[in-house]
Amino acid sequence: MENSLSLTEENYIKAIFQIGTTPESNVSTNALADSLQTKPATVSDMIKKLSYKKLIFYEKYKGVALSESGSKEALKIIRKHRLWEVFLVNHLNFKWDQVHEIAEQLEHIKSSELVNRLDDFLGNPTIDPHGDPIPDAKGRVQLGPSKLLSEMTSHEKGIIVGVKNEDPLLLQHLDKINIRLGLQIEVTEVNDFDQSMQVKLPDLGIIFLSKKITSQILITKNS
Amino acid sequence: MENSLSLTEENYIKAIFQIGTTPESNVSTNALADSLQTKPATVSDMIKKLSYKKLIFYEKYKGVALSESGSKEALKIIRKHRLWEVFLVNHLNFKWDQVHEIAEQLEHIKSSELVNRLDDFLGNPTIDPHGDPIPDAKGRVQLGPSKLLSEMTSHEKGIIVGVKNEDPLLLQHLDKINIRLGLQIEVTEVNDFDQSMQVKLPDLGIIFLSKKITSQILITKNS
DNA sequence: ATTAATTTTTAGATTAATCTAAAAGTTTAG
DNA sequence: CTAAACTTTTAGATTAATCTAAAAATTAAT
Repeated sequence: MENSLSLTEENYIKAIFQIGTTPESNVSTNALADSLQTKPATVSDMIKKLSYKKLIFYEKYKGVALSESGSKEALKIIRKHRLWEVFLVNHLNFKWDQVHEIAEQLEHIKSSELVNRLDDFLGNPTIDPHGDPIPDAKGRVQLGPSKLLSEMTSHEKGIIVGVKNEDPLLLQHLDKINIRLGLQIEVTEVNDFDQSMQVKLPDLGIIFLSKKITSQILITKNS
Repeated sequence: MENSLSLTEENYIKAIFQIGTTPESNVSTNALADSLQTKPATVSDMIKKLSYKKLIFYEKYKGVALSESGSKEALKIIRKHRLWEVFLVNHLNFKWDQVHEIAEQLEHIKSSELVNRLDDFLGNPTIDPHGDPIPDAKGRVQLGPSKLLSEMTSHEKGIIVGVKNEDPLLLQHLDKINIRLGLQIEVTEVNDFDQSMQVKLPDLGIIFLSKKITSQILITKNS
């Protein structure tokens, strides 16, 4: 029962999970190669290996999807990644734009005892510093319904609940313009030409946001 | 300046540091193979690589010793190992016999920012849960003078300040007989034949300890 | 529906870390 | 001081993860 995945295997499983499969389309070799900064030939080889280990479903030229056990592994890794991010921000005073890279390493530490104790130590948080939901010990995720700010129309209101992307440059920019999770936001104007927006934030008044930014910000769906 | 060591290289550097060199004798290929649970031929190869990178001094058939930069690397790894052990014991409620293996993984996480913030979070501890000194950010270690319990003679007193070895079985045994760091100890009798001892501990009265155990326990040298 | 473009796979090498077996060097014991 | 014992190194393979180049399959375009 030498069950444990290599670091590389874990990264493939996570990437497949994050690119995401839909009933219609599996994850393609090229998409994986892009995401993992490697070459399609390399991906092709690794796919065979993961398929042999029954972590993914695979048919030649048809792309891949995670199996039950593959999903379980992915959720375990994501759980660790997000819990460590909470630790780094809440207890070591890192900023939300500084934690992704470190969590990329910490997510591979193997010890379920450690993860579960860390979870308790942190107070069993349900979201990470970017608003992403943290799977529980059994791999269950509870994600509140959300939509992109870019999908909202004039006069709609909501609360900022997450950021789609952990790019430090995006996060630093949001810091600079004082956008953070939990803020109430109201769309005051949408420009048809470039989909840029004007939005109202408490205290900060009205600010201008490009489509590039509004398409990264998640807002509560209800209300 | 691709400076960063591989996991394997780090493990070699740490093992060389821990086996320890004296002016008279370097660390031998076989000793390293033993310590790293690998074969002498493998060690021989890796030695060439580390030597090429100027992390160790090496002459064929003469064993190795760490260079200045090698020692620095070793101390960085040991600092991380011991700080994480403090975290695991003090904040996640692990026992001292459960943390070594997890710290063996955590010690390889690369981010000096992380280590230094962890150090501050922990209150800049100077010893780990086994009494081993924690190097500071500059690699300086302050170790109080100590000796082995097995080197003491009848009627000598001292305070238990450390355990030489992190073997869980040893540590669990010490737990069972209520021996822990900080206790005052007095040697009441030494048996010449097998070097076993009787010692007096506060509250616990007099207990019997085999040489195998007394040779793993560190006692203050002064007083 | 062919052809062109794109995607994916295969074939064949490469690198790091490892191994076994054998050769070479060093130490130790009579 | 030689010969046996031990240690260390070399030689040659192996495995995992990667690459480039080329072949095969699929998809898209005229």
